[in-house]
Amino acid sequence: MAAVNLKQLAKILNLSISTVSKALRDSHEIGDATKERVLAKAKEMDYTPNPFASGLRRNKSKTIAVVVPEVANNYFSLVINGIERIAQENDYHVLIYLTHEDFEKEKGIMKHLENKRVDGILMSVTMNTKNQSHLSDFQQKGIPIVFFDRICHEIETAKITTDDYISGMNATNHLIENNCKDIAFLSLGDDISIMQKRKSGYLEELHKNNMEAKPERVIKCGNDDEMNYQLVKKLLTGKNKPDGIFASVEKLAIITYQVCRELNINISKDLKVICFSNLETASLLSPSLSTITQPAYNIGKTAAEVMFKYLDKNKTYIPNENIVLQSTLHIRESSQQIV
Amino acid sequence: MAAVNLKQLAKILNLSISTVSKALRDSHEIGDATKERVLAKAKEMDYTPNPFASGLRRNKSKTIAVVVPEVANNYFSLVINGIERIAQENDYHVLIYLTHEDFEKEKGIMKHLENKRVDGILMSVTMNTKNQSHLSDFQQKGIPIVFFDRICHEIETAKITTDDYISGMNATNHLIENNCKDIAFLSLGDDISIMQKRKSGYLEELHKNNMEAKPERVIKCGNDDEMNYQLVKKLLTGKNKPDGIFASVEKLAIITYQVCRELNINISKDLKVICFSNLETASLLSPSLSTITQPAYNIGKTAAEVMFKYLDKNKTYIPNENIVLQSTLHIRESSQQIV
DNA sequence: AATATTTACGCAAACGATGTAGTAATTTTA
DNA sequence: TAAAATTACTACATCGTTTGCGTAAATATT
Repeated sequence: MAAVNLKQLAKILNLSISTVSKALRDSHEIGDATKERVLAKAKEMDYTPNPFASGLRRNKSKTIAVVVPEVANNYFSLVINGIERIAQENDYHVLIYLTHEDFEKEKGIMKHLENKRVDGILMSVTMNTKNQSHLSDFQQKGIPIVFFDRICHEIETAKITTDDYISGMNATNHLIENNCKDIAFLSLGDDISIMQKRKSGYLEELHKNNMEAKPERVIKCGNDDEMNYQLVKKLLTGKNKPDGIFASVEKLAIITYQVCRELNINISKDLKVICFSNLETASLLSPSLSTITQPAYNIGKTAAEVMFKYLDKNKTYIPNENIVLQSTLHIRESSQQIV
Repeated sequence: MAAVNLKQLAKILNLSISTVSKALRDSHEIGDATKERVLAKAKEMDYTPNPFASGLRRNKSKTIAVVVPEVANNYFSLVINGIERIAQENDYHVLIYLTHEDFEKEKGIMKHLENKRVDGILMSVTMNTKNQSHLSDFQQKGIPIVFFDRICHEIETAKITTDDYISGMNATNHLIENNCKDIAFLSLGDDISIMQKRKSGYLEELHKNNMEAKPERVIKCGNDDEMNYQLVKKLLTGKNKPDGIFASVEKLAIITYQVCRELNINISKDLKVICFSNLETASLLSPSLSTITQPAYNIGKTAAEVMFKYLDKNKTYIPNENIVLQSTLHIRESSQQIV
């Protein structure tokens, strides 16, 4: 009934606890015959070591934490997929924590992770993360953090990102090539790393094409979708509206579609739209949505691989390293000039 | 640097370890003045109890596991959202395990969970789960399982489902009312509970309307999307094709859309489509997709609440209980008769 | 005032696994 | 053949908390 432990196993085998323990860990101190006997009995009794006992003793949890803003989101769920895959391969367990873009919640979650519950943390900070004081102690406490996508520059560690600046330029350039004269950028917050890069790419490309970068064309959206809807609606109401929208995240493009439906704006003809997105159904939308697609699964996979590279060596300190993966541009109808 | 522990805290406070421990747990054995002193110092030193030590001692992990087929899926990610919310409220941690619809992987994961790493398990079995031998021991080992959606009838515990039978009838009836004479049902596997119920609803409704239930109209799809694509393509090729499709899961509807695009079949006019789905963009597809939408977030929330109801009382045995939540039918263009 | 009770704390034994140090018995080496 | 080395095991301390029990002092009861 209750799980069998080393003591019981040892008694049955008429061996000491340490012998059994060592036999199971294939120590050279134990004879082959004994090892076999122990292994067989352990299997028969369905013995599995108590993770708390070994965790306590060895100061290893065999667990990593993933801290992300959301999971009901194509991007993050693909990342988690990649992480979980690598974790399973390394016999690690994955704890999930959702911040819901709430800085305070993020701080609370990190507080929970301070005590070696996990061997490492993979995270993407919230859009509202203003400072890194809640993150800076982890490395020296022996808990490495690897950031992906929404990184924290100030912390010295590995960071997995995509070529957001280039992608921002490419997306903007694509809209310009399709005759957009007045492109709005829908941002998410303002403080986070990726937004700054995507926006910089957008601004740079405008500049390169001698187009004016009007501050009011950069819309700071937030976590409240109703408010975002109103912001986009306001943007697209009246006669002084943009003819192109570059949405920095998927949900803002979806909102744009919804607003256009309400306002009867013809996407593709009256308004070109492109966005960062991992939406599976992008090509089935009406019109199909042009996207910059991040290699989400690989981002997760890479972040986990980097983490395990250090955990395997028992190195808790990860030096600064910037790994940049490439996003791909998928041109579809929403951004195309009708011919 | 290293996290402070009880021993160090006790030494600084000039108290015994047990006094400090009891003070922190607000034991009545400790005087108020001492309590305050301990609490203050603990806060100052940023003390947090070692989860492995207390886990070992108290045989409580403060962790639940969520075992699901996928996470890159709107349904499951919403469920996880609901679960995580309740877990955070109860100061619990959430481990995620993905089976990728692989029965062997599911067995392996369950093997990992046998040793009280978690206090409870919330799960939806794979489409290929043939038997429950890997699940049946958990309850008596003191690890309760709560099933949601893809339940395991044979295990006595709480099960959260939706009204799949009724929904299957409603969806079918809706297609019939919209003039479908020949409706195909796209199933996922054949063994799992929800598929049987959805299919039963479909068959019952056909029967009620004196329509023939042709066995070849029930398509058994699987985990391989390329193969699913071919199955649907075959179904929709040639002249003897159905005029309605009832897809039992979201991804099969998406595949149907893709096939129709390739074969130039006009959904809504030539073929009516409806499916179970939590797709956020259902209304933005072309044509907009009619769905039966499960209350995914609430399913997760409910499953977690039931689990904690028992965990709180230290009851590891959960009696049989069927909680049925209602799905909602969202009629959109894909299933509508054009007027 | 003698006894009973309560208060406030400390001691020490768990929890289960690990790993160092120790020890007989056997084998190798000089 | 005596010393050294190896083999195959066991004993025991340890990881950090929790908790039952013990106990001295303070307080309450008769």
